[in-house]
Order: sequence, then structure tokens, then C-alpha cells
Amino acid sequence: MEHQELDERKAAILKAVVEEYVETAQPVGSQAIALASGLGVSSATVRNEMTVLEREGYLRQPHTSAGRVPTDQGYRFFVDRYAPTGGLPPVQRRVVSDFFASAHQALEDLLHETSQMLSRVSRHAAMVMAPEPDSALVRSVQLVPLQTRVVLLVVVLSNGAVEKQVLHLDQDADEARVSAAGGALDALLRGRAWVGLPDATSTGDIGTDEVVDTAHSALVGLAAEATSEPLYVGGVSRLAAEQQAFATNDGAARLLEMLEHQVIVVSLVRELLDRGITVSIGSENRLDELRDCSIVVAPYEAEGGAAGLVGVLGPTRMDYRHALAAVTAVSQQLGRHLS
Amino acid sequence: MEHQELDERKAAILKAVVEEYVETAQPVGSQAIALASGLGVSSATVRNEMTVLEREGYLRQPHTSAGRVPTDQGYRFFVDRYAPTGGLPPVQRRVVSDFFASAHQALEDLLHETSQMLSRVSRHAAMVMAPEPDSALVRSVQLVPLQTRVVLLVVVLSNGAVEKQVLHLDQDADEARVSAAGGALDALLRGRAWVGLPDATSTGDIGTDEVVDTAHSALVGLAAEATSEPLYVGGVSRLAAEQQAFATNDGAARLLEMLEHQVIVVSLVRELLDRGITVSIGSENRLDELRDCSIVVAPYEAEGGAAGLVGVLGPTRMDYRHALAAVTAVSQQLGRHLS
DNA sequence: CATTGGCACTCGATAACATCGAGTGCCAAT
DNA sequence: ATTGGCACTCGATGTTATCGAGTGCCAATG
Repeated sequence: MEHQELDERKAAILKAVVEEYVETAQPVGSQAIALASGLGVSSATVRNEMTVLEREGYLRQPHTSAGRVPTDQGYRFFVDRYAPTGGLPPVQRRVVSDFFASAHQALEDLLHETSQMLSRVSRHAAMVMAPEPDSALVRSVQLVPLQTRVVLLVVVLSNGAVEKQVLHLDQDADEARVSAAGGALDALLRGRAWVGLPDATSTGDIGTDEVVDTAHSALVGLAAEATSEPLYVGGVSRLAAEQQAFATNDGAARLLEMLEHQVIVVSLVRELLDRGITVSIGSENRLDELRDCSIVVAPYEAEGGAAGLVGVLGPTRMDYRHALAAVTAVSQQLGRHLS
Repeated sequence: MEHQELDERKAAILKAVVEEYVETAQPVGSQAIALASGLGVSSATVRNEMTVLEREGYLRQPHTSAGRVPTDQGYRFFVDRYAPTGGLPPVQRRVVSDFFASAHQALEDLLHETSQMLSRVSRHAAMVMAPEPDSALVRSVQLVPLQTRVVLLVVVLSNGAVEKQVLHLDQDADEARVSAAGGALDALLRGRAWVGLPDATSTGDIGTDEVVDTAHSALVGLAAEATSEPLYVGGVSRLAAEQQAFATNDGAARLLEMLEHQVIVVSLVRELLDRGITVSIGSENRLDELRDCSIVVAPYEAEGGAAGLVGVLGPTRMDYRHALAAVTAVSQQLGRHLS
């Protein structure tokens, strides 16, 4: 660990700088640290240490003769070394528990409201990614005629998700036939795993009926493509409150636009999950728009395997301990709730 | 009409001020108008007229010795008198057509993407409200067991919407029983109007089966409450681009927060629709957050009756003609597409 | 009498400049 | 190794001067 290169006192000073800066949003000077850190040293000593911390890349001066501000690397050290301690304050823990105790919605609504709840608890924007339906089974397939030649394909999965798609038929089909086709598909696919559904050819089912074929291939396609929109974002307005990137209107626009392109966020966040990372700080995020933002995520597991992820998005100058506690608490309880 | 109190020349000057200001975002002076308006008058004359227009409340001076800016009342006059002319430019009209020509999603997805498309075409944030299911019929009711004591109620409506809710049962129920209950409900309710569903007592159906009862009352409740989230908002990032309210971080936060509270927006927009208003300018919007915003809406009708609404949200300083054209075009084509 | 050229006046925007003070870097003393 | 002392830096804040777009008003005009 390169971080061990910081001796105890430098670490303590860095910690104090981070904590002070997170609270005040002002560059913090040597004197403030000398008083607040608890070490019985003078400001001059602190200054000397800070020069070193700056040379090593943990601190930065916005301009000569201003106080110090943590760099991304500084936050990184803080997070790795100090953040994991501590749980969520009782009040907030209570909020989370109450939320799940009284939650009775379908999957989509639940996740949506979870994102808003996490946003309130963490005081940042929040993201909730739906569980990947790895282990989800098909619980029901149904074809519902809407108009002549137009039917709605509805698939219910064992995790409570409902996938649907409008189908346009090439030929007329009366209600009985559509219903029969639905029954056939249901019989064929119910109980099967949602991902890796066998396509029509491999089941020897091809040619039986045009309606069945159409619906079947649509269904396979539906299962194959990434589940339509597995990301719920809540509390975007909190980004505006204390966010560097919102300083310029242009920055705000770019950030908001990015959040509207769910694909981008999803792939970013999935990458974090894959690499087992829970905190991504500032420039550690590939994306330019997130230069001043940090992301804190935690995976959750439901029914052993189907895994999603919750996270918050805030300024690099965020209370990482609080964010981690909030994200952890919500992910655990969400996982439990879904099992 | 109080507006008729403006003689032809004052109207022309006001029009020129609005058009110039919309384009440049700078207070416009008498000279610019004298040149651009096409009236063959001197700047002094324009000045005289502008003093009157200001006294009457159509124009405003940000400060003495600056040019004039339209007031909300000024925009109002402009919209009432000049805006209705003109359709969408061919290029954009094409975009709209192409969009609907290749749209094949389920209702929710379609509306969501429509909001994004409208946002692109109008260059503002866009809203799409789902058609009220006034005339929607129940096409299918289904109960899908998820776990013991937990079943998912899925209702498909004739307009392609799918409503769903998780139900918790008080007693165990095997698959056969749940399935039977689903069938019973389906037989009972299929073909009925979604709104004003008769409750369990009035059908004499009560007591038949606990599962049926639970599901039935949940279903009635579902139909009774306003359909969960009938509002889709797209292109929020465009608000940041040229928006007064985004000047201060606080204003941005308040605006974004309002947009997250869908209920507020929905009721606001519905009120406009009820009053038959298509353009609501600045302070005409009850809400403080929208003091500098205008809303342009247009209703659409699908299958004669089921009516929703599309709209854009931008700065009061917006191109009303363009916005109206965009909103109108999209609403028409959306209505046609849904029929 | 509506229109217009002329002109003094206003006031925000921009720049140049002085001041203040929090915080630094460095050094000699402990 | 630590610390008090001190000169120095530089952003923030305030003051003042200048500039110019645009106004309001008035007397002249057709």
C-alpha cells in the first residue's frame, strides 16, 4: 500500500483537512488544523507537514496564500483509511427501516421510491439499478389483443418485474387464436430462465403458428437486450445545491444531459461494480462531466444471486462516511426486502 | 379585448421588440427597432411609442438608460395576436414524422421517447402526459404467484397500458387456487371500463374466495387513484442552457425539485388543459419557481376521447411560434398514432 | 399635430488602482 | 524536531474614473 508512506501525523492532518473542508467548503489553513486536529502542535509544524502533503499530491492550494484543499488523491486516502468506520445515525437508520416496512409496490415503483428515499437520507442524488434478472424465471407469458393485428405481449418474471412489448401482426388473428398462441407460449416457456431463453428454432417449435413465432422471437429479443431501463435516479435537484459542476450553466447542462442518457450512467456504474469498487472520486470517473463528482455505490443481493446496486452521486467534497453508511444500509435492507 | 387598445403601429413595435429580444437576449433599443421593424419611422418616434407601451405594461426597462424588454403581458399580446401563424419547419416536421413512423413500443416507452423527441424538436424541456384512461377497457386480468402468499396482479388495458401491483395474502394459496382466482376475476371484469369499476360488494361476488376478494379490492383501488405516474419529462438539461431561473444555484434546485414532484406539475398542467389554455407565461403560472418560465401545451385525442397532453417548458423569452408549432405537430401525430 | 433631429442626462459595465488580511514559506532560536 | 517571528503573496473587496448605449425631452419641421 502506497498509502502507508504517510506517517501517523500526516495522516491525521490530512484527515482533519478533509473533515474541515467537507464541513465549511472553504480552503482550510494551518491554524484551523492546529486547533482542531487534537495534535498538540503549532501551526508552523502543520504548515511544514502540509507542504509535504502537497508535494506528494494529497493537498492542493487553490492559489498561493490560500488554505489547502484535498485533491482526489487526498479524498482517496481518507476514504480508504478512515471512511469504513461508523454506521448510519439512528434517525436516518429509522427512516430507511420505516420505508421498507411500509413498502408494498411492484418492483419498478419500489426501486423508484427507493432512489428518492436514498436521496433524502444521503442528501445527494441517488441511483438504484434494478437487479439483473440472472436468476429470474418466467412466471407467466400472456398475449392480449389490443386491436386487430396488434397484440400486447406481457411477461411476468419471478422477481416481480413485468416486461411488455407491442406486436404488430402481418395477418388478422381473432381473439381465440391469439389467446391460444398465448397459452402455447406460456406452456412452453413458463418456469424457464429469463436470460438465455432458447429461440424458436431450437425448440422445434417453428412454423406451428405465425402468431406464436412472432411473439416468441420478440420475446427472445426482449430477454436478450439489456433490460430496458434498469436505472432509477432520484433527487437530481440536490446536485444543484452544492455542486461545483453547477457553477456554470454549461456544466449543469452537461451533467443533467449525461444523467438523461441512462446507458452511459449504467455502463459506468456497472463497471464500478465489476471492479469491486465502492467509491469513485472525481477524476477517477472516466467522464469529464464527473470531474467534480464522486460516486458511492453498494451492491445488493436478492434471492441469492440476482444482484443490483444502489449508489449516490455528489460533489467530491462530500461526507463519504455518511454516504457510505447510507448506501450500505439501503442496499442491505433492499436486498432483504426483495428476498 | 383589451388588446385592441394597441393601435397598429404600437403592436408592430411590440412585435419587433419581442422578436428581437427572443433572438438576442439583450434589451432592445429604439434604434434597433426603427431599423428592423420595417415601419419607416425614426428612433425618436419609436421611443415615444415605447414610453406608452411601458406605461401600459407591455414593456419594461431593466434599468434607466437600457433598452426595453417585454413583460409577461407583452408576451401575452404577442402570442394572442401573432403566434398562431405558421407551421413547423420542414426539417423538424420530418423528424416528427419519422419518429412516429418507426415507433413500435408499449405505451409507456412510446410516451417517454416522445417527450425526448419533442424536447429535441422544440429545443426545450418537454412533457408528455399519458392519455387519461377514461374510455379504456380492461382487456385482461391476471394473477401471477411470485412466492407463497405473494402474488402479482397484472391488468392490461385497451390503450396498451399495463397496471400492476404486488399483493400480500393472509393465508397460503397454492398455484391452482391463485390461477383460478385470476380466471374468475378476468371473467368478471374483462371488457369493463377501467374507471368506475364496480367494487366487490356491488357485484354480489363477495365472500367467494379470499384471494379473489383481496385482488378485486386492490384492483378497484388501483383504478380509483390517479394512474400512478402519467407524466414523462424529457430534456431537462435544456433548461440549464438558457434559463433565468438557473442563474442562481438555488433557483435551479427549486426548479428541478418541482419537476421531480410530478404531482405538482400534473395538476398545474391539467389545470391549463381544463381552462383551455395553451400558453401560460411567466407569472401566469401560479408557481413561484416558474416565474421566468413559460409552458406551451396542446391536448391530443386518441380513439376519440381518451385525451392526454404534450407540452414544452422553457424561458418566458422563448420562440412561441416555434414552440406552438412543435407542440401542435407532435400532439396531432401522437393522437393519430395512438388511434 | 404627428414626426424628427438634437442634446443633455442616466447608469450599468468595464477597467485601473488602493487596501486588507488570511495564509504561506522560510529562518533563526529553542 | 519544533516553533515564534516576519516578510511576502494574492484573492477579495472597495473606490473611482471612464465609456457608451440608450433614454427623455424639446424645439423645429412639413
